[in-house]
Amino acid sequence: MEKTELLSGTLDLLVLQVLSGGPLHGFAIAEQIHVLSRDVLTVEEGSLYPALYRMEEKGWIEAEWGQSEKGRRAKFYRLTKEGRQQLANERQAWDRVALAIGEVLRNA
Amino acid sequence: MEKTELLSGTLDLLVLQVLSGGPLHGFAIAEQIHVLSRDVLTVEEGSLYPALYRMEEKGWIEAEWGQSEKGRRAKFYRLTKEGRQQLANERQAWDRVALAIGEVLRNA
DNA sequence: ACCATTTACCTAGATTATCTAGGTCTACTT
DNA sequence: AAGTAGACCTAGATAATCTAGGTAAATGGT
Repeated sequence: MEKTELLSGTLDLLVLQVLSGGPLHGFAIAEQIHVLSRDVLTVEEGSLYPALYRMEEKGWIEAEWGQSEKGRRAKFYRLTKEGRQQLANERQAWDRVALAIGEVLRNA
Repeated sequence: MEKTELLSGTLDLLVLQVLSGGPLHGFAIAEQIHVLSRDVLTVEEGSLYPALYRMEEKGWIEAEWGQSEKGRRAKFYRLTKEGRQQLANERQAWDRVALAIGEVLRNA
C-alpha cells in the first residue's frame, strides 16, 4: 500500500511505448522504463513477466530468444501491428484520463 | 477489462480533492467528479462507498448524517486535518508519476 | 580453480482496488 | 396507487500488481 511507484493500469502502455523504439528483452524493458522516467517508475519483475505473457497472448507483442548485450540468453520482444494500434489507443486513453484528472485537481 | 473509465489508484485523490471544497454526501461526490472531469471519469457506487469507509478508517474524512438538497437522508463527508495532508501528498505523488509517464511517452 | 555477483527469466500465492449486480428505503411525481 | 429518482449499502467476482521465492549461465575477483 505504500511505495507503489507504478500507477496501476499504465504498465501495458509503458511497455508498448518503449518497444516502439525497437525490440528489447524483458530485463531491458524494465530498465528503460526506469531510466526514461528518471528513476520514478519501477517495474517489478513479478509484474513485468506476467504482463508480457498477457500482451503476447493478445497479439500485441512477439517474442524471440536471442542473446543480450552482456552475452546471456534473453527473450526479445517486438511490437506487432496490433501492438502498434494498441499503443495508439492507450496513449489516447492516457491523455484523456490524465487531462480529466488534471481538470478535477484544478477546479475543485 | 474494457471501459475502465477510472484510473486505478486515483480514486482517493479525486475524492479528497472534491471534498477540499467543502462537505459533500457520497452521491454528490461521484457527481462532482463526473462533472468536473467533463464526463470522462465515472465512479461506480460499488467503488465509492467502500472507498469512503477505507478513508474514514484512516482518519482522512469524517461522516455525519444530514439531509440532501433534495430532501433525502444523506451522509456528508468532510476532510479532516490528516485528510488535508493526505491530499497534499497524493497531489504531489500524482504530479510526479504523471510527469514521469509523460517523459517515457515523449522519449521512447 | 573457486565462489560471489550480476544478468535474465520464471512462478505461486497474497494483496488490494475496482466493478457487477444485486438490494433497501424514502420522497416526489403522475 | 404506482413508478421513478435519490441515496446508501454489500457480497462476490475480476484482475493487476507485488512479495518472495526460485533457476541458470556468464563474469570477475582472489
